[in-house]
Amino acid sequence: MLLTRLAEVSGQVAATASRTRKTDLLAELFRDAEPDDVPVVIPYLAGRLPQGRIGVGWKVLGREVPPAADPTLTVRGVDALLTELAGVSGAGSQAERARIVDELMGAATDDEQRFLRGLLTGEVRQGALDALAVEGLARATEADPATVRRAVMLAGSLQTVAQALLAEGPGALDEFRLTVGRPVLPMLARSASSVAEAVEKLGACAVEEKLDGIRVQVHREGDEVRVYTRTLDDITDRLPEVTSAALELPGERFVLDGEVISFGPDGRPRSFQETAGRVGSRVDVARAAEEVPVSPVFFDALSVDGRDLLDLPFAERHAELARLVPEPMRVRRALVAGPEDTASAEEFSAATLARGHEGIVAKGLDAPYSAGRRGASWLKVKPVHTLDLVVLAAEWGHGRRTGKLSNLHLAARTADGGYAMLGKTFKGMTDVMLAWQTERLGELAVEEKSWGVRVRPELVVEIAYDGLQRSTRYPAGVTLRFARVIRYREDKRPEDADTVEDLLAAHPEVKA
DNA sequence: TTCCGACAGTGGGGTCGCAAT
DNA sequence: ATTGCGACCCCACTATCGGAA
Repeated sequence: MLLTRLAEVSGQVAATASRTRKTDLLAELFRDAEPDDVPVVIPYLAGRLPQGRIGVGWKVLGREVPPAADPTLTVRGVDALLTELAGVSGAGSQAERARIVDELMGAATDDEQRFLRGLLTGEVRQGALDALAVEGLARATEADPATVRRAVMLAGSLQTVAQALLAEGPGALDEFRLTVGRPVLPMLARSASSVAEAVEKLGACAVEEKLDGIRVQVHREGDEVRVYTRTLDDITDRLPEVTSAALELPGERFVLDGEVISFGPDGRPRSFQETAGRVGSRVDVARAAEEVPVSPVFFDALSVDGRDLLDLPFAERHAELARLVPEPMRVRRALVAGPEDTASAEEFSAATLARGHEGIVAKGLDAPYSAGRRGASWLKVKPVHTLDLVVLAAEWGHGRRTGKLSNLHLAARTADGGYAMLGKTFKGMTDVMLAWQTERLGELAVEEKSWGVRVRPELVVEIAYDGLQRSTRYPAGVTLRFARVIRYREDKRPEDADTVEDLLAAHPEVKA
């Protein structure tokens, strides 16, 4: 199959807002693909590379290369070149990568270049990723969409399922069962604004502590242990403590879901930054493990002794977990009878926060493990803080925000009467707010830049955030975590905005 | 007819590791 | 030694489509 066909379909998919139309277009393309094209076409149309990320970003792709006049590139040819690209490393590799990219781009037409750039930067933006590719695949092969979706979640990979499905037909889907050693997409939680709301929605539930670390799925088969992240990357080699912990458990075969976190000498959880830094260390793992040891803390069991537990109610899965995993290696929890018992849930939440954790997750006792879904049966609740901050600048948006001032530079007042930038946010804005702030900030502009505008520090905006973290980027030495706009405060003057001093006083645990 | 679940899009900060400077 | 870049952790929120109620 020619690459131009992919680029064309991708353009058509991007041009329509209708999901059924997108699905139809994808299905048609999948039907036309030759069997050997499939392992490439499927991920390309889902906006991904079969090789994963390959060390090519906007810097290399930004170079201008004259496009070819006629489309000659094939899908498989491109894939072969990218496989070569992914294998390049060592001194001079950047130049070599750039050479290969230029060769590829030089052979591509204008449309193909656009498509390839999107693909390589992971910004396909055609309004169809994995989920719609699954729908299209189901349509193309006349398989049941729900069964295909489930197979993808259990395989942890759309490609694998697509290949089997196109080669063998819908019968192949039965092969995709939970298997020890093959990671499954993890179940995710939705947000709730309060403990009361979560308990109200769920009724009888378990309220568990939410640890601020790295999500892990741990597989053990005899002496073999594998540890996977939320995106199913294998990080076993970086976490020897997790392997030892899994080997000490009284079971030979299991799959557990949990969080990896580091506790300090005082027994309190270390900051997310410290835990994440440790988990990210690959070179001298032994030293990293000595300085920042981590512990696995589990909250669910997906498989025990070869029994698939996914479809069991959470209460039963947890009973299996409790049989296998001793107390300190399990998340703390409280059982709540229902809304009439909200006070005890709130009490548990307060105690969890006092121990230095992030918040709680309330979980329905009847719910199965919905791999890969952000189901309504897991509700997380974290404390939210707010500040009144001053807008110093705004950046031009991209995509659907093109032409609108989007990303705000936020600052608090300093003791000397100036402003200290604390971070940026583009979150929480409605289309109406985007239009309004583009207009208003335009009036306040004192300097036009290619990236946006600097403005007179007059506009006050109310910001919600999850907490403070240390920063080397910003002058106060701290930055806001997950800042988002609540509303503009035109009733406030910049001198009414919060100060850096107040902010630091409100978060004594963070040292600037 | 209205409601709501699922998706995609729009980017945020930090850290690590590698290659280039 | 320092800097720039890419990958990958954590993540909130809005708009929209289309099936469910």
